[in-house]
Amino acid sequence: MKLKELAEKLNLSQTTVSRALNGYPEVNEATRERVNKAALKFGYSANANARRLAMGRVGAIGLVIPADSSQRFGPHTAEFLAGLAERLSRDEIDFLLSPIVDNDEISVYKRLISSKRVDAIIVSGPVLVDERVSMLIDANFPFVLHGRTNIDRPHAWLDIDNQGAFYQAASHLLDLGHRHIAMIDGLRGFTFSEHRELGYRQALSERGVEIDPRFIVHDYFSDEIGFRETQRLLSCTPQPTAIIAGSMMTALGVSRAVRNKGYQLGKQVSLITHDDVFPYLNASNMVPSMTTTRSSMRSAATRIAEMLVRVLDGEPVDNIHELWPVELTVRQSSGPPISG
Amino acid sequence: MKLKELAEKLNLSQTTVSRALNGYPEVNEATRERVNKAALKFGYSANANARRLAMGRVGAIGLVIPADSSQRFGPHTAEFLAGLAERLSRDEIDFLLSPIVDNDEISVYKRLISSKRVDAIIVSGPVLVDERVSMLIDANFPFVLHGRTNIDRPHAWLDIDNQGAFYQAASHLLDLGHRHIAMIDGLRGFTFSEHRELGYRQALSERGVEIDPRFIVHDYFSDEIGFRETQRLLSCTPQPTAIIAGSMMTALGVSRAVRNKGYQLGKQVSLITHDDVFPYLNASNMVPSMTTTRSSMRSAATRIAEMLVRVLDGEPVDNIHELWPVELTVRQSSGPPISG
DNA sequence: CTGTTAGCGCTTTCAT
DNA sequence: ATGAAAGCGCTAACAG
Repeated sequence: MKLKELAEKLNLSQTTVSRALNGYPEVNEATRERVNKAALKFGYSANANARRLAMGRVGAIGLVIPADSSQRFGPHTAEFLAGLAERLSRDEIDFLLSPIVDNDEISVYKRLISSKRVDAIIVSGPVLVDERVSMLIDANFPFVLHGRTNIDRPHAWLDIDNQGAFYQAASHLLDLGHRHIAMIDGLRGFTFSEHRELGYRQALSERGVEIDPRFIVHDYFSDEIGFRETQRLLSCTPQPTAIIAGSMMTALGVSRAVRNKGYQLGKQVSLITHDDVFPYLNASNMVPSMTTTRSSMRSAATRIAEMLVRVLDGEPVDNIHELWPVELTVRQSSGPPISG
Repeated sequence: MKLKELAEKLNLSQTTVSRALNGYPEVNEATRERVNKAALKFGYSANANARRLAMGRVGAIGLVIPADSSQRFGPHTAEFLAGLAERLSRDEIDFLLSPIVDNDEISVYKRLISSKRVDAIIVSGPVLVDERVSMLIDANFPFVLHGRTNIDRPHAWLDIDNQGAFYQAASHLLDLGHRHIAMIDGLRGFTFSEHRELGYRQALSERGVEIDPRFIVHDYFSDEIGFRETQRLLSCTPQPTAIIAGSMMTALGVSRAVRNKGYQLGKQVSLITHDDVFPYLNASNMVPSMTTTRSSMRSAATRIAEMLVRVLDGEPVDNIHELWPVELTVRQSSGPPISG
């Protein structure tokens, strides 16, 4: 069923039917009602492509995702998508996931823009100087960045205080008396990862604690890495008495390695985890319950979606940025150091 | 930059330029090269909406996802999307995630179809008699079902042998001598969940083991449910000596509850988990390593994407269905029962 | 091999 | 308050 047919059935012009359907004010209310009823009855719904071609607006936002089986597409991404969906569905905005082809990420963004398939883009996982961001600014294409990058031109972003998170975690451990503290975080190069390391270093430096490079790990977020690296760390001399884990997945591996060695969390080894709030994996339910720095991926995504709508409504982007604090929740997995 | 302008710059007709760009054979190779170079130079890329409007084909497939903060959008979905991306990127097919609005799932599907935004749809999480499937068949719209439903009309699907999985798991436990076996699986109503219960019941019945309804749990896949339900189960009389968990998340909770009670996995309580293969959470790395029924969500998705391409190429759907076996891998978390 | 000419289905001036 | 007609940017017959 197309507009023309619907119009014929109603003995109206396409124009009027279109206007009625799209809520234009100049339509007689009686007519509008008649049209709406008919549309419903015949299951009419506008051809999105024609509509967009005519309007130049799309009703979808784009998201570029890794296509390989890398670990970059994990539970974090899932939470993120869920958060976006939650907000965007209100405005009937869909999202288009474009896999990266040929490992050429930037050109996927370019195609996405020039092919006019999306009204705006969400950029995730920025690195310190992110060329995607400068490209999008150059192209004057609407976007919101999830995270931060060192590019000093106005753009919309939302980030959590990663530096503060690890600073708090490390400081808490230092307060407890720990002097050998390790961190196992995400891949190097990503802003969040660098910021976290910064926070960690800052806390240690402030107390005059020397930084042992063997105690700083950057890798994928996974159970396995957490396990392996913890085993390695626990065979170092001196041994770390505390570990900060960058994700819940990592933390699961850390816990396992600690248990495996006959140690207890919160005793021989303290553990603080950054928790992105997974509905299916809850830090407070663990045994022992886990001390965390906590920040919800899902809420961040929902908020980002909101910011995106504002950007699309033409609000100037220099006002659109938020830095979310991260809250340290002390539970049982962290305690004063005891000699192993 | 639009086609017309590009054509003018080249002193060619739009048609020729279009043909050159789209790889039509009748174009002179020299011309084609000239066109391609110019396109690259000016950063031309066709307006997708115009293209689709003209061709009636979209180059995108649709996926309907829950928009609420339900647990339905979890790590399984993430793996699934990653698998799709892997395959679809080869054909430059994007996917459109449409959140469910107003809890009216079926109308989201209808809109997706009539608005011509996607060429095909992937349907996930079928229930025993799934109205989405019958609707799509009625509408004659291309789709592939991930899972199965009791609708006896030809359609493409891929499912894993959920019944076999739980049958194998239960049989293995029975072989080991267990007589009190519990299962904690996904929500009731979903086909996979019902099939799994069927397999479980079948195995127990075959050995003349009575089925205790308290030992059958259906709920979300989460750490917390696993923990709570295991605590409940371990306070039953008689106690189950073995548990089959429907997902890794559940199993994490089960393990925790078992440890917490001073029991060991594979001793007082055996555990078999269905593992969808998460890159960040590996059954064989656990301590004790976990006995699993194993089936990769990601590979299934990749395969489904492939089937979808075949459907779109017009292959008759009655030939397009696959039932994947599920393989039991015995590791350390399952052993003969010992008295608690 | 290249060009001319119609559409694809909708929105939007501009009239009335 | 309604309609006629002109695009939106592209592809696909049909000619040559």
